[in-house]
Amino acid sequence: MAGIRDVAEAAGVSVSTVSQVLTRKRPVAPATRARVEEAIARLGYRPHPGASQLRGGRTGTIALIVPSLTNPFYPLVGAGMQDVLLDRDILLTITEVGSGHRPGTTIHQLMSRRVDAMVAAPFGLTDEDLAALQGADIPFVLLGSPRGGAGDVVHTDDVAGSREITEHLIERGYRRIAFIGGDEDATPTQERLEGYSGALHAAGRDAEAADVVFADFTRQGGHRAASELLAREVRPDAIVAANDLIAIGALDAAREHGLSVPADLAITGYDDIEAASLVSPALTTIENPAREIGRACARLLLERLDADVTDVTRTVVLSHRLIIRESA
Amino acid sequence: MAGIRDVAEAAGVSVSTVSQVLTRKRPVAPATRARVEEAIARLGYRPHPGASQLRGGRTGTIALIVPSLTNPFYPLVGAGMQDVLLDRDILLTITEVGSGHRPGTTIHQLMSRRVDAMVAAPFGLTDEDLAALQGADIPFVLLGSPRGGAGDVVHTDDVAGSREITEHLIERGYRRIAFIGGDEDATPTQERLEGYSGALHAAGRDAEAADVVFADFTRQGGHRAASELLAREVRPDAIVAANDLIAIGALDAAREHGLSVPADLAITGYDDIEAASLVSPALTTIENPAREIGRACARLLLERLDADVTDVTRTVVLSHRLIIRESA
DNA sequence: CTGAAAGCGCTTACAG
DNA sequence: CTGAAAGCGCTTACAG
Repeated sequence: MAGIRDVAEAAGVSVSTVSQVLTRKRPVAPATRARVEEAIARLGYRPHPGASQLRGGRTGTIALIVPSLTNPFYPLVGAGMQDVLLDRDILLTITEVGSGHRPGTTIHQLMSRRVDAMVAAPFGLTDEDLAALQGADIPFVLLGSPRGGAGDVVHTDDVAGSREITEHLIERGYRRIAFIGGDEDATPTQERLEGYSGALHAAGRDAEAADVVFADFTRQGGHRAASELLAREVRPDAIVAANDLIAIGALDAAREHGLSVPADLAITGYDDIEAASLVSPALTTIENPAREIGRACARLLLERLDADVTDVTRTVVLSHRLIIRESA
Repeated sequence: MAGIRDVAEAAGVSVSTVSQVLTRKRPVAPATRARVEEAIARLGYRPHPGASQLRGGRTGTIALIVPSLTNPFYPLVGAGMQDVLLDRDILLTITEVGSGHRPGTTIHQLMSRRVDAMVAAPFGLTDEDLAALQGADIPFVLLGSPRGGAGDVVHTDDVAGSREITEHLIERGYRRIAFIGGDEDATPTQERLEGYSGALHAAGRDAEAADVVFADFTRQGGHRAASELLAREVRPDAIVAANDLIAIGALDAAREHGLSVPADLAITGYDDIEAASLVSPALTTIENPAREIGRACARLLLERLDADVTDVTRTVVLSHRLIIRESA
């Protein structure tokens, strides 16, 4: 494997000059540059990432930290990031940090030395984790609502989205509208709950505490929570689920209870993952543009890495959209 | 940020000794080890991955290279790997290498220096890419059929799976059974095609060339290919799709043509991704145990990293299973 | 515009 | 069982 020294020798220049050609951190005479580039190509030279990193250079890697690989929303965000990273010879790394996996801090300390920049979904991370991430002093995008502090943010307006879908239910005449959240302390749960409560409140009815239950953001969680709701003496005629996976689980439960959707029970989702249009009845949901979110994150990061932006913190809010299908 | 020198000082030992405690490559007196470990904990020391890597150590990272992040099969494989990697403080990195993205060789040269081991789906990679991967001289698992050479392999018997599902169609009395492949040169396409042809042949009828078409492994690809098939003068009464995504696209096409599934047209998938049970009618398909595949890959890799295995090449074949639902 | 030299934080012979 | 020293392959002052 050719090293920088081999290249320098082949091009008849010093090691420093080769490095300058690579990092573009100071001017190099065009003729010299050409000779070096030729040598690099001829020898198939590739910088050793560990060495550059050690000496203070970059790793050429950007990380995406997600709470789940099984929720297709997150891989799609990754695909969006790839869309913009591909031209730049930057590697995207996706890591799952499930709640209760390994101590968050550990992984973030690791990450902070292996990557040039990262985007993380805050959900599942503790405040300390977040502080560590932000303290890592590398470009950083938060995927989701701003939560205490620094860093760029890309998100959609979950409160508004949830309000809209709840209003849709109210307009359709549903009387007793329940809410199934994901993990209770997760920001998406909180915000979507807020939108739901807000819509009810604006319609002159208040959310009954009993009508709000929490699960986790999975199909199984939704199934469990919906089953509980449907087993009650007086049961809801509509369910606002905090994401599509939960809604699909609720659909499972409705089927088991012999309920027809949306006649006996309306169910709405959130995110519009591909499965939302595949289930029967197809889900009425809020489109959460995962791929676009990924693209926006990557662009923000690149701008920081290119030092086009320095101090200002940017918040990008992408639009959501109510998608009315069959389930409500 | 504390370095190894700080730890050595705090524990009153030499830098080498701290390193030995960390790498466990030579014995350390229990008392010394305890002092060092205490110092590490107290200072919150974490080895700098770049430095270890440079000096010949490991990066503590394992890579999973997949052709697509939007096909949920691959993220699930990643989740399976996480299942076994979590206890070991090893980072999993998932990278998408779409066909026609960047030159495969580039990414593999990169990967080969950033990770301790990797598993790659061969599909989308050229022979040179594979050779580079295998030449990288790090533990390596191929996700899918053995293809020219070295390295451990984890796969399912796609030929058999495809044969079984085609036989199922034959038994149900379908007369003209077409096949929609993914990318034509991809191994899964070839093997599933082989199973399909084999089943027809065994039943005394041979696959007509016209009944075999190729798309890519996406819903859109399946939709396009199925539309073509269904627009013909004499059209198939059954379609064997090379994966679930293609089958779902075929379902879309059938709906557009006003065809009832499975009465007018049977459709089968492959993989049993979650969406397979969500579509209507639910897909008859072959279960391809993605999560288990991921687990097996990770175990194989760890055994090599732990030097429990050295020379022998292992091939793990996981069982598949015909799942009969509504679509065929 | 270019080069010689120091040093990033580790691991690993080498010596005891 | 432990330590002193060399060196992995780069980048970056420093000097010209």
